[in-house]
Amino acid sequence: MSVRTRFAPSPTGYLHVGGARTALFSWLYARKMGGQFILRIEDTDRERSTEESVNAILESMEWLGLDYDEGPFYQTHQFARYKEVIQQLLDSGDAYFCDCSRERLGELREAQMANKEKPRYDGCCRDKKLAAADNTVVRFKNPLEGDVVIDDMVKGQVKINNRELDDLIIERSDGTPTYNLTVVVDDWDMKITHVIRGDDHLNNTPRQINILKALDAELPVYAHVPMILGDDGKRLSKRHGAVSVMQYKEDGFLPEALMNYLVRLSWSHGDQEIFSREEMIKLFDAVDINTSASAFNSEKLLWLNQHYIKNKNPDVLAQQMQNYIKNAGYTLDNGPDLTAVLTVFQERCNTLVELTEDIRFLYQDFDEYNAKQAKKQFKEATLPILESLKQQYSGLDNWVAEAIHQVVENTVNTLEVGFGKVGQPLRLAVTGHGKSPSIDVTLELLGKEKTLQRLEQAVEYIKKVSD
RNA sequence: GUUCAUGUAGACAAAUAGGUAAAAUCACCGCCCUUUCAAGGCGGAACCUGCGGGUUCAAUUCCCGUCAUGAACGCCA
Repeated sequence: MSVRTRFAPSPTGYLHVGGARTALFSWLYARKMGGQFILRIEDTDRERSTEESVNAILESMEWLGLDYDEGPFYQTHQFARYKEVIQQLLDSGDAYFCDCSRERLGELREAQMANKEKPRYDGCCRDKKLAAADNTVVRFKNPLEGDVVIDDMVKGQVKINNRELDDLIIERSDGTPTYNLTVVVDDWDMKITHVIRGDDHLNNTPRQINILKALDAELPVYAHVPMILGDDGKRLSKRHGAVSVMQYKEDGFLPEALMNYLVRLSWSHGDQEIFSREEMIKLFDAVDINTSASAFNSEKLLWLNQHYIKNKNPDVLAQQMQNYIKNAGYTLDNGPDLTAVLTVFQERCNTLVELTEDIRFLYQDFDEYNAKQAKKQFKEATLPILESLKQQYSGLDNWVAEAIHQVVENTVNTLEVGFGKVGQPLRLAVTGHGKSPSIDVTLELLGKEKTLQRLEQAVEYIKKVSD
């Protein structure tokens, strides 16, 4: 039988990196096994579910390239089916109506807690054979004895005694089904063979297995993957900065870098750190997922992002840069060819946003210099150097790197100064900061006209500051 | 509180079926390269495997206890 996995987020917010990693593992397993990956939106919490969140999840998955073969399915469209299954359980005697008030339940819980017991429903209505009424809920009749055994692909064998479980509610008094019932029904109906999800669900699994057994349904294989924590070891939350997948896109990360980073959390393949999409699929196996939670480390993500930007085809990169440049508020008009620029700039940045700022000076004039750099490089003594450069460059017709370099070389020799004394002020004069590829190719890209103009601007600036 | 899960350097993580001075990678430090910023090369520091017992000739790997963290115990998912 073909493998079928699913990702089942509830649309109560954006897709965060933890959810994305769970989706990734689930997707990888399906792809590796040549099976199907299904997307199911668990939107039965009507209070908190929003369409906006659904869209955010869909958009995030598309950006990451986590394509699904079926879905998205919505649980809110399946209410009739849940009703049907609940009725089936009622008919078979595996479920019953309960009219215990919330007050009674509350008191029961408090008494149990005070008694240092695990709070559980006491089965008050279990054998009352109550009929449906306005205020009744339906409870699942959990077995009283015996162990539930989970053969988890990542956690190994986990055994839980039925005495730890109680008769959970599967239908609320308003007639809607609860989570543990809906997952079971959907996974069953969708013929999910491998339930790959966060290990925060491990405790729910025995209940779900019991329902599945009552339904005489075949059990799926479970794989409970560890959580991702924030870099402080605490649970991931908004205060950890960019935890939303789309935020990483905005911040200039490449989807392949994020995917590569996420796949290495709780999973490894020997020494290998870099995995293409194809390699992940080929090498991934759920049994190689380790059992412990991991912390999200932004610095390593940055390193991977740099790696992927550095090795990206400049033409493709140029395409991707369009939006970032637009957002940065400048245009490519009257500037050098972007692909040519990226070819020499792409290896010296961590993110696309950073890259966008690095190349800005080629397309947009500026009137301020990096203060620290200006203080260091723009001294009175540099005036003659810049003026000499300006003069030589204005007479240079063959505007190519080699010739440009020759001018710097001449200046170094005739003025008898070090290379740094010429190159650095020159770089600052044309870029406004001090970060660029070698100065000759930088100037070639900038063009003669702008170079002269910026040299003039720098000379004026130094004169003004020196006064 | 009860139950379940987890605990190897700052982070990620490896260590054939227990095997004998605990890999790799990111970060950090130093050196080389260098026209800035990077990249790259070389080297270094850092864990005695949460802690305490036990089994064994030998334990990160098995067992018990303990501590810490997380999860479940909801008419949330």
